[in-house]
Amino acid sequence: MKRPPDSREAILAAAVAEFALHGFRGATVDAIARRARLNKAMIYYHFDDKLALYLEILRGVFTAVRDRSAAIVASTLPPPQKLVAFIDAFEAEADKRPYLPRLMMLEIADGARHLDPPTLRVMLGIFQNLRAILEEGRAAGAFRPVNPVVTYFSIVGPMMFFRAAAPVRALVSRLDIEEDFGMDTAAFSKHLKEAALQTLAPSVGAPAGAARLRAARARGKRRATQTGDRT
Amino acid sequence: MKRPPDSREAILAAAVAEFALHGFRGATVDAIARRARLNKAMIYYHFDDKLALYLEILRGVFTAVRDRSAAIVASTLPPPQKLVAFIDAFEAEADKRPYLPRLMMLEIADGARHLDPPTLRVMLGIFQNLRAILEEGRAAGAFRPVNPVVTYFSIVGPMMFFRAAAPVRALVSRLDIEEDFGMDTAAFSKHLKEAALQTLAPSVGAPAGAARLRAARARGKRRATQTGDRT
DNA sequence: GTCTATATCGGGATAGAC
DNA sequence: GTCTATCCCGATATAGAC
Repeated sequence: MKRPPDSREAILAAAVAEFALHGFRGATVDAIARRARLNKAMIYYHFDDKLALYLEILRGVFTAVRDRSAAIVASTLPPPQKLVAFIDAFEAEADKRPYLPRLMMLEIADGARHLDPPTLRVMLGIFQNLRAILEEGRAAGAFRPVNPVVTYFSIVGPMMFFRAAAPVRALVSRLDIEEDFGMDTAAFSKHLKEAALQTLAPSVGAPAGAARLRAARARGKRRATQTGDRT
Repeated sequence: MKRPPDSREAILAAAVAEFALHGFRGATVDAIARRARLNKAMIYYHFDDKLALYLEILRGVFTAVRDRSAAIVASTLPPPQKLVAFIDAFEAEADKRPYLPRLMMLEIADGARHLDPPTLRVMLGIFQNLRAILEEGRAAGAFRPVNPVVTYFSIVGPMMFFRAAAPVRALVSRLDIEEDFGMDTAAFSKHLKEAALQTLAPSVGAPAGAARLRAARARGKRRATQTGDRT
């Protein structure tokens, strides 16, 4: 029941590493074969071509996130917990596979050029799960009404950016020893959840963001606009 | 004083377009030459190689953002206005050059492989300008103390992600006509500023995010953990 | 400064033996 | 299923005429 990993799985594992390191274009079939300790021809024996291999990997990654978030939606947790669990689940998958943030950003920045409809649907599913949480929370009075697309990007954007930028943070640290980018993901995660909950809080009592923004604008009018605000 | 754009500028303009569309690897020197209505050899006449051309463009882009944010730091606006102006300036540059978000994400996801130290320093400068605003605000009691790295990614992440993902949003919309991703950038920008100000607000009175998170956790403990929280 | 033609090579994909 | 050898195209970069 537990046969050792056959060549197909060896290829998948090697491909994951290479794609994560270099993106779809940057990764070479030769390098994947070398890493898998096989030869190129074996890759074409198991997969139609490079793109098919890539898609199989991407679909697997995002399917994991979608399924976990679907379980959270289906659970009986109260909405704020669901939101926290959603973030936890996404982050756990990203930390389990450090290539996830890079791949996601590369694909997004590439206009999803390589993504086929099934894979796109999986990604859409992740968003829909978040939206379900937001709607349930709104119906229960736990969240104020928000645009789910905005909320999705406000959560996923920092999550992916922070992780994918790890190498850059290291580079910059080496550049200027004074800078301290020794941020751990735990602190980042904590902030992300706090910020999300705070933004979603129904505006009772305290000045909400909108009010603060209005206040800021009013104060600003009394000042000169010497900062090149030419929008 | 205003001679018509010479071949060098034509190349730069064409290169910007091609790099934005395809990234560093994906863009070809042939395509750049074609778009500039010149031939390949001219590119190598003006620039050492493809990488030098790319770097010149990237440095220009980020320099614009850094200089505008530096002017904001130096202004006499109160800190909350400075923060709003910082976001406005970054967004204005990104909207003026739609390739900025894609290029930034591609480079980040690529581990800043092509970035030389001078360019990295420019990017670091943008961060330092934001940090200066946060520190001034904290000193003035307008902001609570926060980790500047976290704040930077929480602002820049969504900003870049949302814009870079525009083609993907369009693809998904076509996939499922029910979905409405017709978000305009203005609404997104408004949300981003509100969220940032809200997160930075000194915790007086109303339940801050941290308190809400603690409350959420406490409530969660009384529930079953049936959602795969294996972190 | 601007062009055409070409050297050169890396990398995706396949043929065909075992 | 696994291998070696090879085809072949696309892309960077250069040579050299005008």
